[in-house]
Amino acid sequence: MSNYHFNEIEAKWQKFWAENQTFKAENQSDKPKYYVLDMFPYPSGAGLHVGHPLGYIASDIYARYKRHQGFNVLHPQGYDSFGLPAEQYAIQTGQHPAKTTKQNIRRYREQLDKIGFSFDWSREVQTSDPEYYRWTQWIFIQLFESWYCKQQEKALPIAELVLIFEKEGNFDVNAKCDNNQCFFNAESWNGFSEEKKQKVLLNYRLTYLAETQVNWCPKLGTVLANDEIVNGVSERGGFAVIKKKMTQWSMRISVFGERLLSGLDTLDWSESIKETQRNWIGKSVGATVEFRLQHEKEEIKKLTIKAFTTRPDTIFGVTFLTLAPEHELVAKITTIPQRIAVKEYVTSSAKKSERERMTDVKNITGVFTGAYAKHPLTDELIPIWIGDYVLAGYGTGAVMAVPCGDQRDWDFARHFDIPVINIFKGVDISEQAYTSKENIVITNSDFLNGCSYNNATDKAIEELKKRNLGAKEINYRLRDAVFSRQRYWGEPFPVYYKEGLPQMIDEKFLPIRLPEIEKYLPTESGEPPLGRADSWAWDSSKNKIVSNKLIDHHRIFPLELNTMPGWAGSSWYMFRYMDALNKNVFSSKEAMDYWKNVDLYIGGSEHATGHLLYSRFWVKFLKDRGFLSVDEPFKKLINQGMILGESAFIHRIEGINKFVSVSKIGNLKTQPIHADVSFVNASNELDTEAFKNWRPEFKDAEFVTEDDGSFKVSRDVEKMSKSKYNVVNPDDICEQYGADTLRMYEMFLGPLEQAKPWSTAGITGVHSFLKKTWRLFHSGVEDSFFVSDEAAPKNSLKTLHKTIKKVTEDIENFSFNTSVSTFMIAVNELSVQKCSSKEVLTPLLILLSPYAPHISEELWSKLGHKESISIASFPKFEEKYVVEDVKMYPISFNGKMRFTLELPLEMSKDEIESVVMSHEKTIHYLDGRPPKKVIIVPGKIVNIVG
RNA sequence: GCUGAAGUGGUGGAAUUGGUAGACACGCUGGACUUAAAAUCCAGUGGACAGUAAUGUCCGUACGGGUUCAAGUCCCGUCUUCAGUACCA
Repeated sequence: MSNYHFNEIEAKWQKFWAENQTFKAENQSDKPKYYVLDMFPYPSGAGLHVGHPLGYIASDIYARYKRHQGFNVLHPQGYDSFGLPAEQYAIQTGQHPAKTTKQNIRRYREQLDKIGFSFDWSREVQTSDPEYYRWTQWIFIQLFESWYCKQQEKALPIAELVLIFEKEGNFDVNAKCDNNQCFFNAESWNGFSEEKKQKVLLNYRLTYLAETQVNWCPKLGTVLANDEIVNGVSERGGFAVIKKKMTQWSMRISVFGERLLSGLDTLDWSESIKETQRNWIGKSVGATVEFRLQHEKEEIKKLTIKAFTTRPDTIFGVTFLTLAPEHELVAKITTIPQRIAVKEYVTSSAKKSERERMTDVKNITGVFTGAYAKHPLTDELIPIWIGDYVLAGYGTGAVMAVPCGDQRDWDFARHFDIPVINIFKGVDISEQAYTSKENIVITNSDFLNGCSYNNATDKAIEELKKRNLGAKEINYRLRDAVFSRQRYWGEPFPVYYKEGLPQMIDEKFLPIRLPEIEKYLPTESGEPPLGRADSWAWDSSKNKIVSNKLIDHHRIFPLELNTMPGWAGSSWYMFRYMDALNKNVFSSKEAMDYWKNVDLYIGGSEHATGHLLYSRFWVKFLKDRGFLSVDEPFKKLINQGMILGESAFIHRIEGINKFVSVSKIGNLKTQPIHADVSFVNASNELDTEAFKNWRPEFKDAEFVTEDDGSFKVSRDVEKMSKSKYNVVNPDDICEQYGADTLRMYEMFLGPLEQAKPWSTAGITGVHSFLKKTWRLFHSGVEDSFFVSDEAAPKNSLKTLHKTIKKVTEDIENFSFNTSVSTFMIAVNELSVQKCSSKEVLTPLLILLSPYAPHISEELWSKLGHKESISIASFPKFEEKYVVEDVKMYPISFNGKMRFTLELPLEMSKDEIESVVMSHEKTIHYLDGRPPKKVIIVPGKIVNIVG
């Protein structure tokens, strides 16, 4: 007796794989390499639900497939273990995040192991492990020690920049750096104090400390990067975010804007993710225009307001300027009568949260500064306004307003009665602005009259350049990323402060470990949690961390109190896997030269502008500095769709502890309450006893049932989450049906990239397929293992090769759902054919093993193999077994007679010809005359035009 | 508002470059086995009409047009849904 005992089989083989290190990848091999990576999980306290493994199953199928094909496959896994939830939990319970993180990781590992992934766990990484984050800190130091040279389009060591400064000052340095730079020659550089030099260099470094407008989230007590804010609220928790000026570490990602943009063209990613990144980078080509100020004070007359525009062709349509309320010149230029109004406006817009600003979009607000600027080409005076439709963070924070050509300028002008000049010939702008660039003829514009958009743009820029009041400019939306977090559970910066200036700790003293603290909250004086650490100062003579009571500012200095953001550790982990145990470098050159970059990366699309952009940035930087040899981290990207939960709702009559089954609700006033989905079966019937025992308040609940006595709930699709009681644990599925069923069912659910609700309804179909497969290898009478050595009948070989072809194509296209169907068809056909031939069953088993590794491995060993099935080579499709019968359809009698011949793809040219010839007679018979012309479309359809 | 993706039975979803729409699975119906249930196996299952029946005819891929011998697939227009994004000058 030998039934399919999946639990035993799976436990047995998981143990075997672990003991034999079956999936350990070697860093040296004659085989070609292939690197399959999943986005590593954050180990949350809730554990895995059935949605998490979806991508891992897909990548595992692909990894196993590639191993069968003879590739040396790197398929590692690890944990992104720094993050907010562990810290929030620590605040509530006082438990050290390291402790809860460790527990969560153990639980994740147990759950992952049960699904039978072919991960190489010998390379596991954890971003919160000091042996890992020492290298995150090391990369930070390298960024600090680098600047970006525009000429070479490359990051270079800052020491080289210092040499240039010492020799010739900064006049000829073409660096990407902060805008408000002053120039100096070698002499003045050499005369600068050390402090001044460091301040100047901060403007060039790729990570720098600066006072900037940041997104401050008071509820989380930390600043956030732009990608961590969704719809004006924090991504985590959904709390309000306001703009605030703070001194923070920033990453000069903006200097890589162009390369991050052009690099996208080389990547095999979905168009939508590429488009999202393009929008995020937001390149726009235009010009800067400078407006001199007209003012009673001489010193202000010397100043200019710079505005960025994409429409230099409309320069003669400018009737006012608008500055962002935060613009630095606002206070200087405002005239005395306007002061109160301006001040009020500036403070009120500073108080607005991002959210309020966004909902206020339609309200036109602004105030006149009282000041005027001179038009650069006509010298006419134009009023300067401030308005919060102008963003401080984009362009120069100033807009040259052209009401006739921009809807927002038009609205603003109309609202405040500012004159409008129409510079478009034959266009009516009385109702709205004319924003198109196509087919326009410029008028009312002096030397631009009669020009098209292109012409006018070129001419206008030329003229501005001549007057030294403007130039062509490319502007990016991409901002430098704020890198400090006022949090505990993150990488400490390897930084201490000497006279207020940041100093790097020498890399040989890394890692700088997180200090112990008692409470995970900001200090009473508002410092980040690290301010609570008693020993958090750097003794520069002993090169170690000492008590901060000793700080003397001569040799014992305060350490940085902020920590790094979540994306620091995840921006480079794909390279650590290549050489995870290396103690000397973040990853050895040999390992990185061998594995290069990730061939296939699978993960959710929610990281489109965060992780996926930041890691591209770090890789480009590390490449520039010669630390690695590739330009992009992830060659191919697949975004698996989210698996949603099917929440169950039980309806309570308002005010009383009585529940109504769905069809009995009628006009009753009821309130839907989430019921745990584990109490509900596939036909939406609630286990009322289980529900009563769920919580004390339901103990005495009464139920109004259906006529048949059952109690039904309603269903709704929502995101899977603990709070919605719709979480399905993969462990339960493994227990009941086995990991192989879970794996195949998750794939069968639908296309990989599509979001879909989890429903256990169809799982029996997949499960019984596996049982059928098992039976195929067992004789009917005694039900014992049996395969024959006899040659396979032709029809079974045909079934096999059809399956090989389809499954191979499906894996290559990531259409895993259809290949499950293909397997089902194959097993049904072979059952009908009563095929027991080894010749067919062995290749079928190999074919199946990426999807259902445990059952395949068990049957494989029963066939007498000692080695794991994973080393068997993937069966190859053989054409000769799939030649189908040729079918022929008369299509229509429409003056001419046409026939369609269906021919198998695999037929050779000779065969096709013979088929066509053999069908000529039929054509002759129906048509009454021989065919005149034969059109052959190879492998597909043959049109015979008579 | 803009950008992107998509609309196919009762349900999830198949359908290479246009070529027998609805594969496969769930569900449902009927049958076999069983004292019975579960499990398992077998058959049927888009709709309408005709026929005792085998079968045949017509209609069907959001809606309206178009191209083609042939359209779920290509083109134009409309509607709907989902996702992303949001004053970007």
